[in-house]
Amino acid sequence: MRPLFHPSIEDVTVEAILHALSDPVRVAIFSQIANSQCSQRCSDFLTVVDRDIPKSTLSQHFTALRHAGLIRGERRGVEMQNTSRCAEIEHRFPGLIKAIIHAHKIQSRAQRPSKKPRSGAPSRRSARE
Amino acid sequence: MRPLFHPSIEDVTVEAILHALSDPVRVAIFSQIANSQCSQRCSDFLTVVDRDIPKSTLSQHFTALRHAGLIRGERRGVEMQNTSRCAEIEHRFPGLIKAIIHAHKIQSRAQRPSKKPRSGAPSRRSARE
DNA sequence: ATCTATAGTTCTGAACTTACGAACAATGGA
DNA sequence: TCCATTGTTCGTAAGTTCAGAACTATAGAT
Repeated sequence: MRPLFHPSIEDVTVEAILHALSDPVRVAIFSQIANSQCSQRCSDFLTVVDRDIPKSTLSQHFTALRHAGLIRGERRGVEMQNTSRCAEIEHRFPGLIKAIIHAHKIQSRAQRPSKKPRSGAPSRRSARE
Repeated sequence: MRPLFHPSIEDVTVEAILHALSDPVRVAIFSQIANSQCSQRCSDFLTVVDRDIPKSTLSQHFTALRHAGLIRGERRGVEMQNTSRCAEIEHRFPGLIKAIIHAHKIQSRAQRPSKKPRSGAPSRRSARE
């Protein structure tokens, strides 16, 4: 099995971080990993933001988060231990993660009762000019 | 000509903001608009981050920034006056824009002499696992 | 040792997004 | 009226994402 790729902290870019966190499923996953003290398995997120995520898709999301430098993954037997790289990122880009997670909390608090229309990169083509 | 669409501030989402700013051309445009006191024309950005952007592409970038709620555009005769919506966004998501722009400065300072490999949403498929 | 269940990954095609050239529309000035 | 300038739209090629099916790796049971 291929070893897991993790960028070294100097290779982590703001663009990659923002891109990774511009998806509602991925921010949800990341926030929970960042919040919890202990590491989390991938399959803990088969249901997230009120919908079921197919596991192949989940796997891609975790790869995206890893490649963006947001989380660290370690295989432990049959499962995966995911931990956040918040501390490193905070050192390189002070305040960034905190601001994003905070903004997210504000937003989900506000929209609690409504249903979300679709994804993070909203279909621009559908609602024109 | 179609009137310009601007989301009202409550409809602005973190996801859309992050997505819009996960592109190096768009952050560059947005930072400059946010920094300058006076409004900026689209065509002031035909060259940005050391490359020439075709104007059809530029137009799409401005549309993306507008739809994300990051800028406001107003047609003035043949040209467009673009201003940032920082104040409104700061009110809704305190600290978010500041942290992102700051992180960006840190990054471009560090990578000044090297050339950037590619775009914000990095070709994941090319550098695997 | 083999079988089985579980956790994640890879492959593949369809759907969606993005970039950019070419043609277009709107405005202001000669 | 004609022309230059600024920005938009359209069409197509390239790239990205999603999700089902098939697969791999490990742990535990028999």
